[in-house]
Amino acid sequence: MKKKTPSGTPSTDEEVLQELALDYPLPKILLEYRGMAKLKSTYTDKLPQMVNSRTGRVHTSYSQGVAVTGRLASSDPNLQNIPIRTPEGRRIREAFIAPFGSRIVSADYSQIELRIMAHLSGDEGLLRAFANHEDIHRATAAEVFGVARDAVNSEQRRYAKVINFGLIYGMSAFGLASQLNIERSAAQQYIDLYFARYPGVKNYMDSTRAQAKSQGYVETWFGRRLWLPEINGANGMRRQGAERAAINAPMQGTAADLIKLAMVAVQNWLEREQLQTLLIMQVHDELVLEVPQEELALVKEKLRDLMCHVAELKVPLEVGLGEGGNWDEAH
DNA sequence: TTTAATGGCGCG
DNA sequence: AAAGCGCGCCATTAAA
Repeated sequence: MKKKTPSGTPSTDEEVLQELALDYPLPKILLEYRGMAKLKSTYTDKLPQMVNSRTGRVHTSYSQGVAVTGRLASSDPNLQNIPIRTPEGRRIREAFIAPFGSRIVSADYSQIELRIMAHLSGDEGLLRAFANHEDIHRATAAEVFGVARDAVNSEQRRYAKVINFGLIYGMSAFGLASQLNIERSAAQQYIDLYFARYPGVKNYMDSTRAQAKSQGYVETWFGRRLWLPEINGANGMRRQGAERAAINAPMQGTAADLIKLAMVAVQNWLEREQLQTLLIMQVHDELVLEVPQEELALVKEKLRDLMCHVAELKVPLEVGLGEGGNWDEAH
């Protein structure tokens, strides 16, 4: 048995099935079935039923007070989990189209949580990398593996990417080891090396944990708090969960604060200028707009400007802009 | 028929 | 003993 679920039964999740697929033919078939069944039940069967008969569109609902980090949550239908990672899934995203005469514009913040980690920690190396508009995973790989940036190979960059994301989530050496399929001691060495190269991040992580334990909450850059009642609790598993949440919440939460400020700025500008462009969706670090052809150039330019300068952090904010006849093309 | 728990998986 | 944050929704199962 590879792994158990929280209730103690054998897990059959994707990770387990991928492993079993090395030895048996069935798991691969089951994975393919699961993938297709997911797309059919959640998206292709469901979304057409949710088209509003008056407007001919699907309309999501956004909740302000659900996610503890301050993110919005989308439901009925959830438009924040429309597939994008596989070719089959992307075909569902292609169904989100602009009306005749308009285009879909997508604007997403680049590496927003890592930039916030740089800002909150004040780490000089990380700040410098973003100031110089570097590929952050490549820069991290160069530091951790001790090579020049243009000597970083694809595996080293992949490792660095997993480390960077892991840091944001409060991942342990155990988690990093299983993610990279390496020894735990090797994973610990990478983490030690990372913190040696980015001491400001190390210091930030330590003080965030300490603050959570002494005050019982952590804050975003704008001062919004997440209370962590279990941070000093007796239940070890829950306490460790609270510690990871304490690490993650300031970064995820500050990102949520920033994009909400951006949404207000964008909508205010559209109204002030009496434009026909519509802000139609938010997906955590991305805004999606429906833009008439004649407003395209103006909106794309101003959108980037508003999003980049919604707050002045110690790092530049960068925005990726895409445009297309449908949501998939806009990426 | 509804509600709740569970396992699983789509997204950032 | 677990081990990576935040969501919503699906099918299944059991119970109300």
